[in-house]
Amino acid sequence: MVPDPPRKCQKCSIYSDAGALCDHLDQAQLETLGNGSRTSIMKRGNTITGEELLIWPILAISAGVLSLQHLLEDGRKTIAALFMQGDILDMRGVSRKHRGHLIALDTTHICRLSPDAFEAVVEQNNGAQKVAWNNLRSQTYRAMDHAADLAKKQAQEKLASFIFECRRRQIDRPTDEIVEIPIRRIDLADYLGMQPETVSRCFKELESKGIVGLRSISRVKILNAPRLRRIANGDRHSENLRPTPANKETAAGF
Amino acid sequence: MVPDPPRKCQKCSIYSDAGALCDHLDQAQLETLGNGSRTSIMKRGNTITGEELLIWPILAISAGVLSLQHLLEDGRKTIAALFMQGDILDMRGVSRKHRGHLIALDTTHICRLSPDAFEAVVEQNNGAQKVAWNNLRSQTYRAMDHAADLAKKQAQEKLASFIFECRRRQIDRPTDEIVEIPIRRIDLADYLGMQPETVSRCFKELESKGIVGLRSISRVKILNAPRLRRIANGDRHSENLRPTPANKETAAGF
DNA sequence: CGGCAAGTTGAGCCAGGTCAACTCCGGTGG
DNA sequence: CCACCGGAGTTGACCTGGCTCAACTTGCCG
Repeated sequence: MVPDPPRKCQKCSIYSDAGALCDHLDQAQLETLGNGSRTSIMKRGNTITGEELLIWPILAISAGVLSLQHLLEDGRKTIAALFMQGDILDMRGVSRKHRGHLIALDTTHICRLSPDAFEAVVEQNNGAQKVAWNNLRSQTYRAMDHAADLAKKQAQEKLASFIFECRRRQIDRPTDEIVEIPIRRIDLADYLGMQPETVSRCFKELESKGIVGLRSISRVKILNAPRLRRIANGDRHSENLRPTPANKETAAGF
Repeated sequence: MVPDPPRKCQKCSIYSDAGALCDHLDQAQLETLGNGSRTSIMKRGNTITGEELLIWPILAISAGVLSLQHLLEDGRKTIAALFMQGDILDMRGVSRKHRGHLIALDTTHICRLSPDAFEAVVEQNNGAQKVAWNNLRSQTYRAMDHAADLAKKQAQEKLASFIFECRRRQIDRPTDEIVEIPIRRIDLADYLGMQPETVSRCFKELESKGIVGLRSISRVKILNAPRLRRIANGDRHSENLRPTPANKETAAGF
């Protein structure tokens, strides 16, 4: 007699969404993982402490946004990465080495997994292994893309890039022209390595050029996707950045 | 009768170094992976083309430095990540989506692995699976740390951080005070999101303060590790940055 | 030894950081 | 229901770190 999956799992997006880890497990494996796991809900500003990470170094996000924050000694703050639905964090062995703090940016549902159970399940189940591997892989490429964004792009270009990143990551309509910005301006600034003031100015400028429309503080409508794309890709020669007569001519020349 | 491991593997660091992937395989698995692999040597500037990546999307670095470069439309270049000995790249499914170019920064030895053989070996051999997983994991955290470096740090702080990153990654003496900078200034600038001129000025400034000594263009001796550490951690209040009388007093106050 | 790319040095300038003042908005309590 | 509060967001004015451009030096490779 195979027991039902733990009740807490039945409503979880990681269990029910196609492509997510738990979706690939059979009843027994789900039971193993379920018994070795604890779901919890974090509110904005809540932190996962170092001691918690020692006991529960592996966790999956089923809703909300979790951030990895680095604090410089003089108070400057950066958000090194954003984790969302379906992401699996494996912090085994990194808690002590000051790799940053995990802080929720809004109400976030997480599932802490027992390392042993996780390892066992991944070893047994190739489907689950692939899901975990691909998730980690996309985290890696996302982090590298993000690093590339931060390195040489100007403020407006970083913002344009971020709008597309948000669109790509929204589960329901990843190609829609309405994009939800799931985090506050302040956090956005820390993620993009800029100041909240600059974020504000850049949004306004994109809006004034008719490239995006701000439906509310957290809803952006993309009005001119190709142009936004060009900005995100750093095409300063087209008439994208500050609309001076000079570079309008340059643009015409190409 | 078990065949010998392919001859090409016998000298490869991924085969012989403890902790590397092939080190965990038995003879038969090594044979599988070896038959489905091609070693090659890239010279500085060589690129792995999109077509190559379609056929050989998985590769391991056994020596040298490989870079993932993003090119903005107006010519700005960024190095999103550096790959070195022991790193495994899994580019399955990412070649088409313009995720950047893989370019060697010096003479680089790579081993292209058959995706099928790799997958089979990882499914069979838990040790190999763990090595691959942990390698990908450290790539992820490295990329995130790098993003954090780029976001809010000043030029000098980024450089200090990079010196420590180089020290951590050198295989032989990861805690030595002599650090090899494995890439050219130009590439370093692209990796840290700054201009070669700025890199040069920052090196000079660190040297003039007696924090590092430049033995040659690619060899740095750390003379004052704690102070370099403080700079890397963004401690602007200590007397680290530009040595004005004003912040010397501030430093004394703490 | 010559040629060329990499690296360095100097001078000027601008994108975005900083600081301060103000508005907006959601929550709370009388 | 409204007055109040505090943090988030915006706007404006000013300042500076690092980018830009140009000239020069160094060092590698044939």
